[in-house]
Amino acid sequence: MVAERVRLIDVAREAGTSVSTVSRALNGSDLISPEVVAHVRAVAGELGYRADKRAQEFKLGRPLTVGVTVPDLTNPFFSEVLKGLAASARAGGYRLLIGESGEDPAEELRLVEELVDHSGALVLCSSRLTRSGLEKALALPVPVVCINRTVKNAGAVAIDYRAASRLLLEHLTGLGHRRVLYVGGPATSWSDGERRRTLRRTARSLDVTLDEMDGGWAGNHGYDAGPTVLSSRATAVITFNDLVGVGLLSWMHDNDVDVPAELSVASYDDIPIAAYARPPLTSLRNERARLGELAWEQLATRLAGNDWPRPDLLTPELVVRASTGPARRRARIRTS
Amino acid sequence: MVAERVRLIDVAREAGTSVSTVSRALNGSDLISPEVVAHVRAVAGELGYRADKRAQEFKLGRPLTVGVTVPDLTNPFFSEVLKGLAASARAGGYRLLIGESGEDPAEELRLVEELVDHSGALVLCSSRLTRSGLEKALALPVPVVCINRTVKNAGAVAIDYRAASRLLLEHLTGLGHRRVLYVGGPATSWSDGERRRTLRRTARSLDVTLDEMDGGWAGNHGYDAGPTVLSSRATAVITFNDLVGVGLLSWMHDNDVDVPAELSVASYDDIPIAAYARPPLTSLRNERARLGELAWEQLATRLAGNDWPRPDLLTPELVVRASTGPARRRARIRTS
DNA sequence: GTGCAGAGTGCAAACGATTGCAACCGATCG
DNA sequence: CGATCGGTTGCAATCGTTTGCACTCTGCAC
Repeated sequence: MVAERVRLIDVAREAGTSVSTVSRALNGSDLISPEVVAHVRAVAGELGYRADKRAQEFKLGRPLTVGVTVPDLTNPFFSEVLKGLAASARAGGYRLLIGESGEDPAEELRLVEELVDHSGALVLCSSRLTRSGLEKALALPVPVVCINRTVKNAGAVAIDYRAASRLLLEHLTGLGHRRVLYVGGPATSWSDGERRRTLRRTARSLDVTLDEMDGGWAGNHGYDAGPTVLSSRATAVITFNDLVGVGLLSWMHDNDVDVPAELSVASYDDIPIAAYARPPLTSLRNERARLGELAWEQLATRLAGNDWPRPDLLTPELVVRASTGPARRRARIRTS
Repeated sequence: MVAERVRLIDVAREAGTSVSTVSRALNGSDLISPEVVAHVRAVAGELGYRADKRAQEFKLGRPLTVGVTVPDLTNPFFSEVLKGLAASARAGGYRLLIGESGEDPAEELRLVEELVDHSGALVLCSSRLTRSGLEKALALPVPVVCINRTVKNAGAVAIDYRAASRLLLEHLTGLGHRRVLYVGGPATSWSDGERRRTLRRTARSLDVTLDEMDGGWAGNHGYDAGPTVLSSRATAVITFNDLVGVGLLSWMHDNDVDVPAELSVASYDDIPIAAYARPPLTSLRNERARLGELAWEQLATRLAGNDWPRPDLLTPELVVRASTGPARRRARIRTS
């Protein structure tokens, strides 16, 4: 079934004209007679001509492809960012070359180096790159946008974690919680750092005691954190993301801990599954697809030859569900 | 920060040799002296030369890119297929150009036509194309592999739904269920058709009454199906996929229906969240990443000039969790 | 009838890399 | 000492497309 490619020259021969004429006819140049255009178009259609985009991009010198890296394709947060980015880029005539780093900084750097050879621009989504790796990436001869990682001399789109953390903590203090535990994410994650930083700062200003522990990004990290969480003195827990949150809820369920009566759980991201957890998880909704769209807008501005726009900050919205409730009055009696 | 590209000729000039020599040195040809290779490599490194892959692919004439379509990037099933595919393709020196059709056959066709111009091969993941659309795609001048949709004259990798449906139904009949309701997926989905077909056939052989209703692919579709499911006479439900299953469980929880005492729920796919639903969802585990890998293997065989290998069929494995249990003895008393 | 404008067309040179072929080198052999 | 040979290197063609420029041709004005 694999047919031979039809080239411009084949169309020209068949139409009895030159390649330049065919090219112009197909690309809609104005200095060419309408009849010829019609004829060439007809012949091209008949022969099933499709321009060799590789030759085209090569000749034109400007790649119509955007390279994107994400830490983990299976994380709904990233999928949705990609969704928004893909749609916008496509509307702008660009395509997406997607690479997954597997949460590994070294692998991400390799990926970046490879993608850049094929792309006219890069989008690093929640980059796990080290400081020096990031500098290397920014020194590449293409524009780079970072999603969820602010950086100089590049495009930047991020979630406003300062506002996010404030929303979460104010909600919890409003319910009477004075001691909160944060179950962290991957150490290489910039956004985990931001969550911690802003939580600490806000906790101080709200007179809340903030404990922290290390965690991860997936359901099992939350499940495994169960015992430690239960033995802590906190009455409320904030998890790095919903996957971790749902995993934690699941452990609590298996161990007969009543959420939210005994412990409140809240999280970042509000992925669809958060609403279907039992109890449904209180979480911070962010417009992830919008994040991708904004990244594209920044890139488009830059590709048009302008300077980088100011970083975009997206303010999340707290979705209160049944996993958070009033703080229990007395210290927990049960032991793990 | 956007530097000027260094070309082969720049390296040649700097190294005091010709472009051919540089090319050969960099590509490891054997008819060139080791000292020159070392020197050229050094100069290239110094200048920060990176080959223009567009020019390279153009010249070599064989695209090193695989175009992939998926109905929905945010569905974990597809993300994991992509993960496996991306890893294998990358190992084989190929990159992935990914497009999302949004579950829309017309959009998928547009996507395919666009991707093919940039790719040397196509992978259609759970294609929603119409019969004629699919024929159009297969007529394109590149090899095509279909994941989860069998087709002639193309590569094919799919899940063995016959075995899958049998595992599910045998599990349920083993628990005493004689009447089962299937909550279906998108009408455009080939795999929904397969699930229905094999369920019907197996139900007949096991003497089980199978009811069917239309559903969808996401959590809300399952949640919305709640009332209809409850009012049916079935003692067990099989849902199109886990997202639908989790949504349904969630409705049951909200409406105080005890799963599995009053109703058993089982599903296809076993995405990670299935284990964290309450009750954890009985589901059919399939090696999704393997699906992607096998698709690549088929493609690699074909790209190497051989015929298409036989279609690969992946047999799933039933993971029994707490959402399925013995059928209740008496008819349901409660009304919706 | 010659000149000239302007529209329409074709020729040929790019883009950056790879690669067949010819040219060159010093050394070895007859 | 010249021919030959193996090992290196450079020249130039090539991939499919776009596009600047030169050219042809028609029609109109003088």
